[in-house]
Amino acid sequence: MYALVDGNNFYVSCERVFRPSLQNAPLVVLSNNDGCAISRSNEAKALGIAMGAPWFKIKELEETHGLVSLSANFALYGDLSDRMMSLVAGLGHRQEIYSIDESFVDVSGIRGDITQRAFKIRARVLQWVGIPCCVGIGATKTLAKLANHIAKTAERKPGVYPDCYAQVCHLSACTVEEKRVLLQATNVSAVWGVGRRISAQLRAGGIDTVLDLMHMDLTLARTRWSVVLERTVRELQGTPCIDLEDVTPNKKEIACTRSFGEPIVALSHLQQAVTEFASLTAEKMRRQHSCALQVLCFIRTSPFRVKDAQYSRSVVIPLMRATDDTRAIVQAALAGLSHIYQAGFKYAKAGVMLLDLQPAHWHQHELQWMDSMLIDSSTDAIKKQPLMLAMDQLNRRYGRGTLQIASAGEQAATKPWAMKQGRRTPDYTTSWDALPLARA
DNA sequence: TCTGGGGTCCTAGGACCC
DNA sequence: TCTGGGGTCCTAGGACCC
Repeated sequence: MYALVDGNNFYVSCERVFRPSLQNAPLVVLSNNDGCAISRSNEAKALGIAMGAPWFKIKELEETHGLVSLSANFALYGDLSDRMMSLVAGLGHRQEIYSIDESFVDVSGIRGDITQRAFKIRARVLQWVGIPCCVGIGATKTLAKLANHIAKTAERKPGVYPDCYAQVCHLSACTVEEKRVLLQATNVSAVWGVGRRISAQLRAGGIDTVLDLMHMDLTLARTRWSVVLERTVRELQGTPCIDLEDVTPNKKEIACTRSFGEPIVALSHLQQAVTEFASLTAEKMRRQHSCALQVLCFIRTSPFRVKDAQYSRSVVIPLMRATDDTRAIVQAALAGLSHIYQAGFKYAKAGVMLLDLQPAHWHQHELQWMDSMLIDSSTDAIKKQPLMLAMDQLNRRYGRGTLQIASAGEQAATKPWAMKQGRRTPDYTTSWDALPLARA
C-alpha cells in the first residue's frame, strides 16, 4: 500500500511561507524569463488562469483583480522541498521522492489508523515547514495518485466529492460502493499516465470516467493503445505494476536549455550562452559521477514570432571517449554550434544536452591507444579529476560562475541574452545575505 | 513587445545479421 | 522460373510526467 504526499500549489506555497501577506491573494509563480504561470494559488485558479498561461495574456489581472506574480526562485523551492520530504518520510518505511513537491511512501505493514497518521504528518509539515499538502492512499501508486487528486479536489472545490475526503483520502479504506461512487465521479483524464491525447481517444471510445477505465478490457487496452495503458488499468484494479523507486537511479541524459531574455543574433553571444549551458550540464553530470559519450547542441528561433524567419537545428557530437571534463564538453558543444549556426536569424533559445551517460569509472580506450595503455595504466580521466573537483568546489563555495571557461565571456551584467527575472524573492533559506530580518 | 525547463518510456521502422 | 525466417540494435517521434 502506498501513500502519495503532494504539496499544494507548491511554488506558490513556498513563496507564501516568507510573505504571509500573500496568503489569500491571487498569486502566480512565473517560469524562467517571467514567461508563463507555472504555479497558481487557488485564488488565481478561481480567476480562470490556466497552467502555463503566458504572463502577457494575464497581466491585466494585476490591475483588475490584484493578481500578484513572482519570478521562480528554485533555490528556495528546492530547500523547502528537502525539509518537507524528510518529514514525510516518517509516514512509512520507504520513500520515493518523485518530484520537487511529491513523494510516494510505502505504508504497507504500518500499524494503526493510517488515515490519522497521514493527518498528523500533514499537520506537522504545515507547522514546521509552512507548506500545506494532501495525502492519497491506495493499493498501487496509480491509486494513491488518484486518491491524492480526490483529496485535493475535495479540499478546493466543495461539492465535487464528499467533504470527508478533503486533505486525506484513503481509497483502500472505502467500501466497494463508496469507491465506485468516487471513481464514477472522476474524469478519466485525472488518471496518472492518461494525458490529453489518450483521454480524448478514450472518450471517443465511450470511456469517460475512471470507473470505465478500470473495467476496460486488458487486451483492448494493450492492442488499441499500449502496454503502458494496460499497466494503468491493472493498477486501477489494484494489481501493483509500478514499483517504488527508493534509490534514485542516475540520469540517462542531462540538459540545460534556456530561452533568452531578448532575441540574439550574434554568434559570439550564442557561444557565450552555449559555453555556460555546457558548463552547467557538465557540473550536474559530475555530481552523479557519470561521463558522457555524446553532446547535443541546439539553437532555435521563436515559433511564436510567426512573422520572423524560422530556423531550428540540432546536432549530436560524438566524443572520442566518455568524459566529464567541462573543457571537453564545452569544446564539443561549440564545435556543434559553429556547425549549425546560420547568420541572419533572431535566436530565442539554445540548449546543450549530454547523452549516452555512463558511470565515471568505466573506461573505453580507443584502439590506437592500446600501446600506451600497456605502458601506463593510469587514465587521462583520472588525471583530470583534481581540476574539475577544484572548479566545482570554488563554484559551490563562492557562487556559480566564479571559475568558468573563458568562452563564457565577461561576467554577468552585460549579457544581452540573460533571462529576465523581474520579481525574484530572496534566497531566504540558502544564502546568508538573504536571511529575513525580524524586527522587535 | 511579451509564450519554461527537464526528464522518461514505448513504438515503429529501417538496417543489419545469420 | 523459383527467392525465408528470425532476431537485434538503433533512431526518431510521440506521449506522458512535474
